[in-house]
Amino acid sequence: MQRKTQQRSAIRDALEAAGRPLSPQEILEAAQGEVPSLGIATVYRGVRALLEDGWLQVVDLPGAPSRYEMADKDHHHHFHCRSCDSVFDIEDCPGSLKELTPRGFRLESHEIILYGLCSGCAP
Amino acid sequence: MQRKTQQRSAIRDALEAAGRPLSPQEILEAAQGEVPSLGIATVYRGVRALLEDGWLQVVDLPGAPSRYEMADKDHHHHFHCRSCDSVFDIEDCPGSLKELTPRGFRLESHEIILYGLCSGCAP
DNA sequence: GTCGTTGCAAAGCGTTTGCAGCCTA
DNA sequence: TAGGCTGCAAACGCTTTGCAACGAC
Repeated sequence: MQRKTQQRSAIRDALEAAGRPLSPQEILEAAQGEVPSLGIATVYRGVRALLEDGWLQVVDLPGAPSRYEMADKDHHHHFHCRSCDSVFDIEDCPGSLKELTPRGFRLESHEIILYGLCSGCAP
Repeated sequence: MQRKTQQRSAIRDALEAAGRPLSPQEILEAAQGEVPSLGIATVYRGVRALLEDGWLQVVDLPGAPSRYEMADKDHHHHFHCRSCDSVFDIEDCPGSLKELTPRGFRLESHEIILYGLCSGCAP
C-alpha cells in the first residue's frame, strides 16, 4: 500500500507546477524547495511508483534522459529547445502516418519531435 | 592524420553492409567477424572519428542507445521494431510541420519515429 | 623511428539497489 | 508497532579516458 509522505507530495507538486515534462534532476531541484533533504534515489523511486499508478507517463526524447509528465494528457507531441534544453507540449498531431510505413510492416504508434528555439530563447 | 587500420576498415564495412543504423554493440559484433580482437573502446573511437569526418551520422531514438548510419542519405525517418529492436529507414517525410509549432517558437528541424513490427516480426 | 591507434582496465555519469534507521498509518 | 519509505553508499550498464604496447607510414 502507498503511504502519503512529504517527499512524494513534493514530487507530485513539482510535476503539477511545471506543466511540462521534467527530468529526474529537474524534479529533484524543484522538489527540494519543499523538502531540502530529498535525495535523487527517492525521486527515481517516487517516479516509478507514480508511473505504476498511472498518474505519470514517460516522455523519452532522442539523446536525452527520460522525462515525466502527468498522464492526464491526450495524444500529443513535443518541442525540444536546443538552447535551454526544455521540453514543451505540442497540442496538434498531423494524424495518421500509415502512408510512410513500408510494405509488410505493422505500424502501432509514432512519435514526432520538433527542434528549435522556444519563445524564451528565440531572438 | 588518419591511418588506415584493420579495425577502422572493419567498422566501416560493418556499417556499409548493414544498410540500417547500428548501435556500438551491433557494430562491435559485426566487425569482430573481420577482426576478432576488436574492443568496444575502439568502436567508440572509430565511430567518433567517422562522425568528425562526416562519413557517419547519429541516429538518436527515444529511450535507445545512439545508433549510426552512413551520412550519404537524404532527409528521412526511422521505424523502430518493438520486437527485434532493429531500426529501419523510412524514405518518405510528410514535409513541413510548421503548422504544429507554437506561436513565438522557431522550428529548425524535426524527427519522426514509427513504432510497430517489422516485416520479419509481423505475424 | 615516430606517433597515431589499440586493448585493457579504470574512471565517469545517470540510474538502480541494499540496508539500517525513520515515520506513516 | 509493523512495514513501507528515506537517505546514503555501493552496484550497474554504457560510454569515455589513461596508459603502455603495437603497427602504419
